[in-house]
Amino acid sequence: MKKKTLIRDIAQHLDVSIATVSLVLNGKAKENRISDALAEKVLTYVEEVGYKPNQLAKSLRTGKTHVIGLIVEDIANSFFATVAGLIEKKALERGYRIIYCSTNNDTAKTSDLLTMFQERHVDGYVVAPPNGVEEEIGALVRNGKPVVLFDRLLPGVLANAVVVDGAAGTSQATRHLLSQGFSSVAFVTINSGQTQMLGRRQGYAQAMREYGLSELVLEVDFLLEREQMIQRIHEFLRANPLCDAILFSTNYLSVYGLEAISRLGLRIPEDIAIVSFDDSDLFRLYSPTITVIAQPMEVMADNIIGTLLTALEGGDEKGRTTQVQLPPSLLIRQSSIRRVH
Amino acid sequence: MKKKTLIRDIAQHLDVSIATVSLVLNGKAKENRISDALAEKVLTYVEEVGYKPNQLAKSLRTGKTHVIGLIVEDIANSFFATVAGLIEKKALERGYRIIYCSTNNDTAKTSDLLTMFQERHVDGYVVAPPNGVEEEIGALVRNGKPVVLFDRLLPGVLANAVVVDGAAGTSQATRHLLSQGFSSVAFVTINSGQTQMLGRRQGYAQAMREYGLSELVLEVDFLLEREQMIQRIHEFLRANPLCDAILFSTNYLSVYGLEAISRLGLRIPEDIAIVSFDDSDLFRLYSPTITVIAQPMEVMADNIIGTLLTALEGGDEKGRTTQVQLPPSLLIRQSSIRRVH
DNA sequence: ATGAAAGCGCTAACAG
DNA sequence: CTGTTAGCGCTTTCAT
Repeated sequence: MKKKTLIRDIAQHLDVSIATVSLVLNGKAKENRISDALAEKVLTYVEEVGYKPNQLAKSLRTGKTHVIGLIVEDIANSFFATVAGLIEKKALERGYRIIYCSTNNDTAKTSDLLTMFQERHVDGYVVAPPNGVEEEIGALVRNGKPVVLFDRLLPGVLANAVVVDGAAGTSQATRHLLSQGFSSVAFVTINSGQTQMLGRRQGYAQAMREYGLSELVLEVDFLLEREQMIQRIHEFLRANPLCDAILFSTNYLSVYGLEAISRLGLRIPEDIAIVSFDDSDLFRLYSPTITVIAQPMEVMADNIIGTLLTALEGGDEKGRTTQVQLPPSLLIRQSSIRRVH
Repeated sequence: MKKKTLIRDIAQHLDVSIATVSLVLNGKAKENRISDALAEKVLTYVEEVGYKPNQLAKSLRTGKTHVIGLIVEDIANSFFATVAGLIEKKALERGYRIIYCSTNNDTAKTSDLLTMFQERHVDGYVVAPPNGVEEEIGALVRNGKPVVLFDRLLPGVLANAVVVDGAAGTSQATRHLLSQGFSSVAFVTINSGQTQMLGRRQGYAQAMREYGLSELVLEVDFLLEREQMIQRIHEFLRANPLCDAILFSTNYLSVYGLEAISRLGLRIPEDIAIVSFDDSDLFRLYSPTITVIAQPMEVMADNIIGTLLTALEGGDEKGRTTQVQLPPSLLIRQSSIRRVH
C-alpha cells in the first residue's frame, strides 16, 4: 500500500510553504504574485510524483464537491438511461461527476435520496420528480441550491425545468391517426398524475374534441406489475372491439400493449393502429415499424446541463428561473398507416 | 437559507459533550458506558431537530465514504442499465450509494474515471473493464481496495469477478441451430478482444468443430459507428448467401443485424435463423420472437454486491479472491426454429 | 460515564 | 512573493 502524497510532502520537498503549493495548484499564483519560475517548479514536481489533492478535504473546506445528483424514474428504462448517459457525458466534460439513483416513482424513496444528496453535499440536482416531493424540492430551491427538473414539472414549485411539449405531440399524433381514417382512437396512460402525463392526455383530448369525437381512455394504475398491466390492456381491447387505434402515453405501456395485442392475435395496423410516446430500437425494428412521438433527448440533455451549470457558476443571476419546453417530433412509420385491403 | 445544525449545537443544547453525542450517534454508547437514558435523550433531540452529520467531515475523518464506484461500458445499453439498476437497488439497501460512469470501451477514459474515483475515495469498485486498464486495476487490488470485475475478466489480473459462462451459452446455441438443420451457422462478433467475447466465440468454434463444420465468422471493428456496423453485416450477408443462421455475440450487434436483414428483405427464420446474446423487450416482442442466450442479471447483481460487501466489511479475509461464473440460459423462440415449407 | 483535545488534508486570509 | 494560522465538522483516544 503506497503512502499517499500530501500537499505537505510536496511543500517540504521543494522547500516552499504549503500555501504556495495550494495557491499554485488552484491557479491563484498570478494574483498572489508568485513567480512563474516557482509556479512552474511546483507544477512539474506535482506532476512528477502524481500528487492528487484529497477531494474530501478540499470539499470540506470549500463546500463544493463538483458532484451532481441525478434522480430519474428508472435507469433501466431506455428513455432515462439515454438521457442519463448524455447528461453524464456532458457533465464530465465540464468537470462534474454524477451520482444517480432511481425513484421508481416512490415518493418516500425520493425523499430519502434527496436527503442523501444533501448529506453528500452535491453541488446541484437534476430530478425527474414523482409527485409528493414538492416540499423538499421547494425547500432546495428556496435555499438557493441549483436544481433542474426534467421530463415533468412539480405543480406549485417554481424551479428550473426542461420538459417536452407532450400535448403538442399527442394532439399531432391523434390528428394523424384520425386523418388516416381510424375512427375510434383510444389513449392508454398511467394514473400517476404527473404533469407530463396530464399534458399528453390533454393533447389527445383536444384533438378528439376538434374532430367531435368522444374520448376513449384507459388509465392503468402505475403501481401494477408488468403482467397486470398487460392484463388491463388486454381486457380493455376485448371490451372495446370497435377501437381501431391506440396512442400510448409512454414507452413501457406500448411494450405491454404490443404484448397484449399479440396475445389477442390482432394485426397492426389492419386490426389496430399504434402510436407510442418515446422512440427506441424496439419501435424502429418492430414489425410493423411503430410510429412514435420522439423526444429530443440530446437537446434535452444539453439544456439540462446548460441550465444547471449556469445556476452553478453564474451566482449573480440570483432568483432567475429558466424553464424550457421542447417540441417532440412525430415519426410516422407503418403502425399508423391505413392499409387499403 | 436555514442554518445547518452542527453536532456542537446539539451538544450545547443538551449540555453534554460533543463526544457523547458522536458516540451515541454511532451506536457506541454501550461500549462507552453511556447511560441508556442519556443516549435516548440525545437520539430524541437529534430526531427532533433533524440533525444530519456532515458526511464529508465524517468521511475525511474515517476514510470511509459509503460510496461505490460503478463503471459500465454504456449505461444506455439495456444489459448494463438493468444490471446497474439492480446493483443500485441492492447497494442502497445496504447503505451504499453508487457513482456510475460509462467507459464506451475507451481505455483512457476509464483510466481517468478510476483516478477520479480514487480522488473521491470511493469505498469499492465495480467495473466492467475495457482492455488496457490491467495496470490500474491491478494496482487497486494490490493496495487492498475492494474491487469486483463483472461481465469480463482482465487477463493477468487476479481480482474478484462475476462473469457468465459465455462459451457454454454459445456452444449450446450453436448446437441448437445445427440440430434444427441449419447448416451454415455464422458468428458475428466484435474485435474488442475482451474475455467475454473470446469465450463466446470459443463456444461457437467448439460446437462447430464437434459437427465437423468450418467456422464462418464476421468480426466487426468495435470502434465503428452504428451505420457502419450495419453496413458490415449487410455486406457479410450478401457475400455469404449460403449462410442460413447467425449467432450474434452481443445485443447491439443483433439489433444492427436485424436492421441489415430487414434491409435485405430476408425472412426470419425461413431465409436466415437468428440467435442473440442477451435478452430484451425487443427480442421478446420482435416478430418473429428472437431466440436468446439470456444472462441471469438478478443473480449477477446479487453476486456482485455480495462479493463487494464481503470485501468491504470482512476485512479479515485478506487476499481472498472470489470468482463466480454463472450459467446463461438459452431461451428458444421462433427465430431459430426450422420451418417446414 | 463524560469531556478535552488532537487531528483527517486542505484553503485562504493575513501578516510579513 | 512567502509563511503562519485558523478553521471546515466530525471521530476517537485518553484522562478524569
